[in-house]
Amino acid sequence: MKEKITIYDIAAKLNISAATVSRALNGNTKISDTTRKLVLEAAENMNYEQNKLALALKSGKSKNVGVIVPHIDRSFFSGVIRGIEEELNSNGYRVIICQSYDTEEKEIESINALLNAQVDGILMSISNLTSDLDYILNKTVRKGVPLIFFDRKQDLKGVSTVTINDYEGGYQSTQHLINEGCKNIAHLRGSKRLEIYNDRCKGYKQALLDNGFEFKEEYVIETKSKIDEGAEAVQKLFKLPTPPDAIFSSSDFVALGAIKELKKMGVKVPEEFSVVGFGNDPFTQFMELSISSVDQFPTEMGKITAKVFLEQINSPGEIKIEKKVVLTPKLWIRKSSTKKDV
Amino acid sequence: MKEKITIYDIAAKLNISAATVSRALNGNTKISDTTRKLVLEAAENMNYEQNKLALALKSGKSKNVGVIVPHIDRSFFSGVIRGIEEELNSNGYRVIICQSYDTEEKEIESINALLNAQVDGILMSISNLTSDLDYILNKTVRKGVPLIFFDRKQDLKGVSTVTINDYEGGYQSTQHLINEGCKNIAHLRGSKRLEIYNDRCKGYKQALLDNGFEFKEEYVIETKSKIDEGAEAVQKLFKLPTPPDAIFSSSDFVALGAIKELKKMGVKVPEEFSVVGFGNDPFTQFMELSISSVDQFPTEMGKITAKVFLEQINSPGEIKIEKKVVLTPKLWIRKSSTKKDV
DNA sequence: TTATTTTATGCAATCGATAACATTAATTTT
DNA sequence: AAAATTAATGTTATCGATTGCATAAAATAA
Repeated sequence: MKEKITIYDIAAKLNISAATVSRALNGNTKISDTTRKLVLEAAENMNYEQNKLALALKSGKSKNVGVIVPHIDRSFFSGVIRGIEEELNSNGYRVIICQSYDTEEKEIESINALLNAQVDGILMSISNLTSDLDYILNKTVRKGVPLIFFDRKQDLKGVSTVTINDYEGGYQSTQHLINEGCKNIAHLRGSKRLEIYNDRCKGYKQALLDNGFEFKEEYVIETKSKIDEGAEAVQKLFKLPTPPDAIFSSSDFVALGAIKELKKMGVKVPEEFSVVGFGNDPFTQFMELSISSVDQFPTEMGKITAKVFLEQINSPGEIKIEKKVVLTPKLWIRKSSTKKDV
Repeated sequence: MKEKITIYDIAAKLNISAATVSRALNGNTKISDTTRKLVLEAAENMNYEQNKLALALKSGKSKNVGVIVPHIDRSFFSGVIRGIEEELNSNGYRVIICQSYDTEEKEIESINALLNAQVDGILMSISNLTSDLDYILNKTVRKGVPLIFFDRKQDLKGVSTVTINDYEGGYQSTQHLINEGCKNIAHLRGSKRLEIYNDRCKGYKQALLDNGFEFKEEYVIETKSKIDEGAEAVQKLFKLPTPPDAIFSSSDFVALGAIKELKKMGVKVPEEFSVVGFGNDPFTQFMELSISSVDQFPTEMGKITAKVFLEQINSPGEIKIEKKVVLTPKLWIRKSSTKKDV
């Protein structure tokens, strides 16, 4: 009742060799129709199921792909994973999940574990504390294991990346706020160690400059994407000689915290103050005061990341040129930044 | 540069047998300190890394666990997965994710794929279309692969389950609404095929009866946990001769849809109408009109599910008695159901 | 000093599937 | 009908690690 059927069992039953069974099951042409039928029938009857582990060991391909994200229970990342899973599953790959908790230690631990498990590739969003990328490279790309970054990338030789155009997202958001008539736009940014936040900030700055606005250092505050920090940032901003009248936040959560604080302070959003977030987290549209936000299309990003991986793994030859896919973000304009009715 | 180091490479270098290398690496006692040191040193120098695939094939344990959820990008499920991952990772297991999309077809496909991949166990929340549970049982438990249901369970011989007390959640929510002075409480429930929704409904009914209220069939509407259905349900309810003055919803999304519709209709929440949701989705607390909701503690549920699995897999002997863990839910009382200020 | 036990190591099989090579049987060519 | 192909199947090694059994060497007992 418990024993598992192998090709040897089938071979024994039919008095043929395991090799023949294997050939029959794999549609090899060098086999007679008679035996093929016999084998297929026996396999069916005996409930044979291929042991992928044995296949993996033999072929050197586990058909498993590792995915590392800071936290899986963040809507953006779970959306990406959804996309990855959808795309890879239909291509015969399984997805192994690891969380880095935004620490380099866990990240390296995960990479090692995944490599030991012989994954065929690693798709990841780096933690904002990652410093030793060379270590990761040595373990993966240089040993022939495809590595692909999504969203939180870093430009490395041999590493393909899939991101959205964060610069564009920052630019658009800021331009939108300017169009709405805002005069003093602050920016709540994320860690300086991550490209995505640097790019969003650059977009913000350029939009200001292109419109003849001044870029003020004191209007840019670094946060860790927590709600509370949005509130704190607002406090800080309102202590300035000229408080801003708008915020472009690199995080929806921070935007939310800011809005709550503004409300508490009696500042009316969007009449007196406009806010735009980033990420298009589901909650942004649920609020009565819905929050404008930049959509990063997580599921699409996941699918494309998976596709880039598949392309890479299926490309013959050794010379793999890294691919840099940049998706276009979309700003959803909602109530939090619209003085006139939408 | 690309070749992977095996114990044979180490053995060759040291002029000893692979068996000895294996013993040295595994801390076997039957080995001299000299050779052990030599091996460990060589392994270090040569950057040896164990191939878990080979180990898995040999031992019959892949150290991989499959997790099947309807959708990974739903906050409840991603929370559970987070908990599972945390608990299992620190025990040397990897987590393979599959989505059933709430279809039986995908569910069965996933189970087969996971079993082929030789996972050591399967943790799942069944889809609301699952009918052929016997098929699943035959593939797993009866062949010795532990199967554990979390949240969306079904009582089966040999299958452990981890759930919250849905009855209690339904009872508490309804009692709370009664305490708030609501007289006609409707219930927006989920699929009748899932125990969780039946239990929540039972709790709702019992609370009504215990308080001398009448249970009315027409006050119970089945939904699929979509926002729109909350709005539709409200429409229906207000066409009744006696429209309700409160809703206990089995889903936060449906509750949200209901609240939005009520607002559109000019019904004041919570003054004239109270709403309680289920799931404690993050957005419920972000809303200006925060939504009361029942917390299912997803991460804890995930951790406990993982623990139950570990217990089971580590328990010696064949007789595995199924374990039924029931967590206690917590009703977070927020604005949507509080007439007096909180 | 010889017999016995202990310690350290090697040999070979195993997990399940695949594939290069070898071999037999069947078919075609001349 | 003999020679040359071709088709179908078997043999065996392999992927990398573990382990029961055998064996040689060293240590202890008699």
